[in-house]
Amino acid sequence: MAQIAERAGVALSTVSYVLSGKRSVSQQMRERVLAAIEELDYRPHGAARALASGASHTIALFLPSPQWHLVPIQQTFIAGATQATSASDYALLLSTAATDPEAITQLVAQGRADGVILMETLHDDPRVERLRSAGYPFSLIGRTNDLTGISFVDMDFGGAIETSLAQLARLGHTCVALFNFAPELLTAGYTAALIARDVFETRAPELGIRPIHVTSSQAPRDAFAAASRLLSSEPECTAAITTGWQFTGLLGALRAADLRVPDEFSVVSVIAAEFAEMLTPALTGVDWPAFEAGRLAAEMLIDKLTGKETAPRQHLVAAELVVRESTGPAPRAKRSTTKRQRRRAAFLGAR
Amino acid sequence: MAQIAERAGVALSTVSYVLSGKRSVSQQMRERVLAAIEELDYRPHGAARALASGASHTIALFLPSPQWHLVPIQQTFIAGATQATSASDYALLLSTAATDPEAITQLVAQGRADGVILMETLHDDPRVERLRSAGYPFSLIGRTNDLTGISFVDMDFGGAIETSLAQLARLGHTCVALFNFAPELLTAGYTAALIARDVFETRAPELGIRPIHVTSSQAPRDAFAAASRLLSSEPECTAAITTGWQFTGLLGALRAADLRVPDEFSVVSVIAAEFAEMLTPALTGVDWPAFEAGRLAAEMLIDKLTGKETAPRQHLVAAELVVRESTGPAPRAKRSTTKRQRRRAAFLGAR
DNA sequence: CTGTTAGCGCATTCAG
DNA sequence: CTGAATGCGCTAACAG
Repeated sequence: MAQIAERAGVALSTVSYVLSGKRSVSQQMRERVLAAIEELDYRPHGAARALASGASHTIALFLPSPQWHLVPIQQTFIAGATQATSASDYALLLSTAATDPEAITQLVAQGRADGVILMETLHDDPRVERLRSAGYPFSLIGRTNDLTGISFVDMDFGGAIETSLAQLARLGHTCVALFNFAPELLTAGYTAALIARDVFETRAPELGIRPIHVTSSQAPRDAFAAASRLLSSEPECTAAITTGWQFTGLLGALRAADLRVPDEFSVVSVIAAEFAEMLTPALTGVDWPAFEAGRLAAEMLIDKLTGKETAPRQHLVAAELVVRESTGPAPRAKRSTTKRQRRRAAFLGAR
Repeated sequence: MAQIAERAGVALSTVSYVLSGKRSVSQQMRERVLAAIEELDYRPHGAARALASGASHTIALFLPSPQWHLVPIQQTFIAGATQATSASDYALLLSTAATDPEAITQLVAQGRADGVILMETLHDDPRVERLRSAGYPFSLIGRTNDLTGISFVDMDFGGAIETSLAQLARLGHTCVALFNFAPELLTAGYTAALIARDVFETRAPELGIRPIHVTSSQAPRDAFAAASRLLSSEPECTAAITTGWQFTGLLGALRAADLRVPDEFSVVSVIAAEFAEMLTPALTGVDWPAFEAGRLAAEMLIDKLTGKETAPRQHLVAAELVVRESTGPAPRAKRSTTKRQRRRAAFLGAR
């Protein structure tokens, strides 16, 4: 920077002000400075800038669980967040260790990041408490108990369940299962899982549907086992909603039980649009605009950091039910228990 | 830091050396310093450290194409890289703008990152040239023309194609199509695509197989169109290998043409294990350990940065052919052209 | 093994 | 509107 100043024949500070624009500089000087910058191929040093200004121009995103790579939808958040940060000339720092509030605040305390994006939020989330009490800026992909003063973006999970239930009711189903997230997540108080359960259990009866609440991880193995149990113990159940990738295991179990989709059993799933596209056969389900959500969460945080935020922004992303050809909910077909199916059920039950 | 030096009754530098371990410190002093750090809840400032030491302790990963979020396999790299960086107490910076060599070197020039991981490498990659000539440390997920002195991790794409071909030959197929990456990628010189084509076209004849090289993006729409064209113009073709997610469109086209998998048509696909698991029905294919690859690429780069590297490490990840139940290659069934199928073919050809 | 000191590259205050 | 001076918090010589 000193070299530039010398070459342009101005003071060091003038170069700084040309770069930051925090003070008006005469046209002549500015041009001379910019020319010198060009000629010497000068690049301001990030760390020095961060040290002097006290801001790292970086936001951090914490990946959820250790096995998070099994949950593709969340990866799409990252894509969205990356786009937003790059567009705003911010940097995006990725980190693991999501559950430890200490590790999270430390990043900001160390000056490595100016703010944080959290995902997989809990109803009572210690990380949120910690960030709030430390006064560190953050935004959420998800919701918590107390949302006062918090900027978040979340999918309208309740609405998605309602829409799905309504669709299934319209088709004549009278007993529907919800494949909710893993039991550990419910126990931990994962907000999305709680909302799904509540809406499911209160809304279903109003639609004349008997609700069966099932919890299962998104791993095909788990969902397969849970689905097998359900199919043998609840022959009345003719449809299911899954909160995520549990449908893979479910579809496997349905095949094993000789139940055809959608003729004999309807499946609706909540999933990111990008992945829904990839599936064969196409799946009827609720599209979760994960990329958008990631983008929004990052933008909200950056707005807060740059002081562009007036009030907390709270985005509830509406989910859209997309009925696709192959596995869409079908006109209700009472599950006929053929000999073959009964044998199958007995086999499953005996294991 | 001055405060804890004072509180511990030692010099400022001693605190620094306790923290960095770059000089041996007596047990007594160390304990006093650590105690003071604990009591005052002190955290070293990242930017200051970076400025003084000249190293940001950060590595950057560039996301590929703008629509990269459509290619889930690459997202798994990120998960792996994140784990490795977090484990080594490094930070992972995510950024877009992968094709611009200028933007990439700039990050290092600005001191925001100490090194770079590139993916989607080209046969002649300007980014690699730039990084090499600038002397910036980097590692690749993928390969380039000239690999001297370069650390990379890549899947053995050639081996994967060979294995797949051998399997199909064993089943009796005599005409196989390769759904390679999009034509633009081949034109650009995307290494993986070039290797796939070369191995496919040289190896197939040796196995008594007529090779048909098809290029298609991984988008279901594109692959569907390409597959439809293939099915109507090449009735002898009874199997296909896809380099990625083209199988979704392909399976759709097969269904539309009334060809059952695997009885009438065999499909083998190269895909990350995590996603293969998610599919219903399960797909026979080559598992690409993307998480491992991302982890390795990050580790190699960090080793290089910390001087732990003696010679460039070059990892060719072996691909494993996993034959899964539902869509595995089937005993060869000559494609019988029933009336229905011919009608279908005519319909497709006429569009 | 420990203490002293001079910067790292920039932002910013203050005097002109 | 401009320029000189100070310090952000830490590392790494150098000197004991």
